[in-house]
Amino acid sequence: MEICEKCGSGENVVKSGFVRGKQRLFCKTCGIHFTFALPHREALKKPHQTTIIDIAKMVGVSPSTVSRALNRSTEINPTTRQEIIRVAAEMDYRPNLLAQSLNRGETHTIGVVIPNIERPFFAGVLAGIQKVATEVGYRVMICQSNESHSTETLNVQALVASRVDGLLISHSKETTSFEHIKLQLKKGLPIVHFDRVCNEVETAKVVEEDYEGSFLLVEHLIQQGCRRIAVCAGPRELLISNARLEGYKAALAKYGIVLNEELVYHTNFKKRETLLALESWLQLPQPPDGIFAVHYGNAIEILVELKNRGIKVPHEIAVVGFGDELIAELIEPSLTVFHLFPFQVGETAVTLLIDNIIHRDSFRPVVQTVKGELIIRESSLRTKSL
Amino acid sequence: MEICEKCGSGENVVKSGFVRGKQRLFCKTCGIHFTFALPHREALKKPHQTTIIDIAKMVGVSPSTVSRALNRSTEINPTTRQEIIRVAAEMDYRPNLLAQSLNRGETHTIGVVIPNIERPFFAGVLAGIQKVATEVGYRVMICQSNESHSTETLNVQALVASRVDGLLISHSKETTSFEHIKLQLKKGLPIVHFDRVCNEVETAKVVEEDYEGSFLLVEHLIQQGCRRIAVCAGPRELLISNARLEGYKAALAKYGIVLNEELVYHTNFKKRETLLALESWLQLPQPPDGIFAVHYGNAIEILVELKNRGIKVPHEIAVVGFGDELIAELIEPSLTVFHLFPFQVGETAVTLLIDNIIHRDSFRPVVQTVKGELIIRESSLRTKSL
DNA sequence: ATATCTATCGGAAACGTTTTCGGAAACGCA
DNA sequence: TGCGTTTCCGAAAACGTTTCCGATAGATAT
Repeated sequence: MEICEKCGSGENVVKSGFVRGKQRLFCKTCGIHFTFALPHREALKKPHQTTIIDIAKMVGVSPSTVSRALNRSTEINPTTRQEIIRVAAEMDYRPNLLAQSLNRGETHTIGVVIPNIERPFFAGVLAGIQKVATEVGYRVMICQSNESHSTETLNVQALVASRVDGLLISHSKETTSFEHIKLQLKKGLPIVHFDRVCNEVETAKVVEEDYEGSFLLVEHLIQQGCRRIAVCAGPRELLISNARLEGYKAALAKYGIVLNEELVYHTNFKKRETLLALESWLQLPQPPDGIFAVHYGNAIEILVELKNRGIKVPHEIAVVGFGDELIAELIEPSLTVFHLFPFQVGETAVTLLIDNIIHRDSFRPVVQTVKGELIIRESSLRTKSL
Repeated sequence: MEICEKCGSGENVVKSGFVRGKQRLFCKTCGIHFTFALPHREALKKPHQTTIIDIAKMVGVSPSTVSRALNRSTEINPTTRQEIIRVAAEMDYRPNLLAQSLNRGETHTIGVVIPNIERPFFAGVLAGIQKVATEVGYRVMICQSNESHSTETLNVQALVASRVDGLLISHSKETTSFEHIKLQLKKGLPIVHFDRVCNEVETAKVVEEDYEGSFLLVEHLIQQGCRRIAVCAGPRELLISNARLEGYKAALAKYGIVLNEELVYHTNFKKRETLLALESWLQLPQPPDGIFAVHYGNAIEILVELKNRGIKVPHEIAVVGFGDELIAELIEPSLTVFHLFPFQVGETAVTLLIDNIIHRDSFRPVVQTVKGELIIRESSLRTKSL
């Protein structure tokens, strides 16, 4: 009853089991098996996107010629190119970036790993990255580590799996081992660090004036008459925190003030710890007359708590912080800060990275510093005139 | 001197021009041209990534079997699978997502278009999107329109070119024509709107309680004794602004307060315009005793300006706003707001989208509302007890 | 013993592009 | 006229994966 595809007759056709739910037949004449295939994949296909082959057929040339016409290759007759470009536009051709990337081995995509997109600093960095990336035709893929080392590692793996051409990363607070970075670096992936950098690996880095900014802030406090300056430092593991702590120490040293360990408190930037630090300082027989927070958020928390306790800022205790935001300007008293420029950090980081991607071998790992700016406001101004 | 590849002898070999910088030869015996090709593409190839073919060779099976073993297909012997998985792990195999996507016709990537990543609301939405997207194995590609319609269109095109599986979009202020959306929708791309949605197209949408929130805020002002309530509205084109304006009108109507057009001012959310609005109100013979800003940022600006002018908040003029942030809590007087939950907006939007992607045909365009919360603070509290 | 079935696998096409390399014709110069 | 040259184009391989379809061997049913 069933007819063999080859011999045309169905005399010697017998059943031969099921395969994938379909009846299988065997023609003893031809000695072959066969099933009746349905074009099912065809059916649920998406609407057809015009490809280079469609254009080739339409114009009457080969796909290679179309490709040559679309990328500005020299090996093509200007007349042919004109025609191909015309037809391509007419058919609304959009190159399939996946196929392109697969063939060329590059995706024109860069990966970004940041601790948290909701922190205004990183949002600013991202904006800077996006701006120059799109300008030069790169796409951006963003991941958040949420301050977790394991998530960070997974992020890196995911981005590598997506075959990004390069990586921009600011490490999580937790991260103290950098094997995931070293591994990719060894495989030849261009990587650029920013903000929370890592000195263990040879990558280009974009940093802020952590040392200089701290120095200026603390020097300013001293000039305002503070002598017992407490510091709300960050995690010991974070390079950036240490740099800021060093700036603090250097400023004290310059003015001959001895470092009092009781006034140095390492936190993980969480509010609870900040308040603990403050509490411990206020319990001292001689409380501080100035507080330097290496993170503006903690400075704000301190400001609010001091206000709640009725302690006068800046006359009893002056407060300064690192980093800036609208809130620092609007809070009362307004906060003296060392202002950072996150947008610029992003811009320089991605510029470095793309440079690294393009000049893969000749590229040298440089360290670039984005300058900041000391902004003096009420929280530290004890003298009316500056 | 040169030897033909085919006949082996070089007797009848003559030069035959240059091609791509290399000497071309012609063997008259064999009648063929040839050049001496250098393996140059080989040379600058990146370090080899293990592929499915490497594993196949190692195990001694075909690539299709390896593929079957790695994806949990049923048509494979458990023993073979074990072995293949073992070898794959040993060789540190990572599937090439580009090849996978090209073949399967899906990228497991969703595109997001937002006006500005630096606005805390959108950063929050992004965080929500990222969370659930990564949970279900989707990647996220983010673009900013910077409140420009043309950039938004380019963003959509770029994401489509990257073959995202779906699109999440909140429109720019400028956007009043939605052809770019309709086009992609017609091509079958799943799209979900959030926050700044668009009613012209049949997509799933995630909105906030714009109407309800406004109503509650204005009702609260009325209950606090305000009778001349001004509203700092958004652009007329923005649906979300209109919804908030409607809530305002409804609250007035409920309490029998006639709408005074002088007290309605449409801005584009920029500070300059906000101050212009405020100026115009204060010039009135009867200035307002309450101000409702549909965007918390403008409420802050108004608060600051009133303070500068020595006008007492809330007793001379009460101020309330839409949307929330840390700054609303910390500013003095602290700001009464209708609190939004951006993270939840992101979560629901991406959940809807992925549902849309998976159940492409059966999916119905629903509208989901993320509830907000009225938070009463000093800027509107005229009576001590609530 | 024969006919059918099941489990498992290989070959090859397909996804859409780029690039290599050779062929053919036209061209330039002696 | 004849040799070398240039220009332009096509065929085919390559990128790495999935999936279709057929092919076996052994198991089971008749």
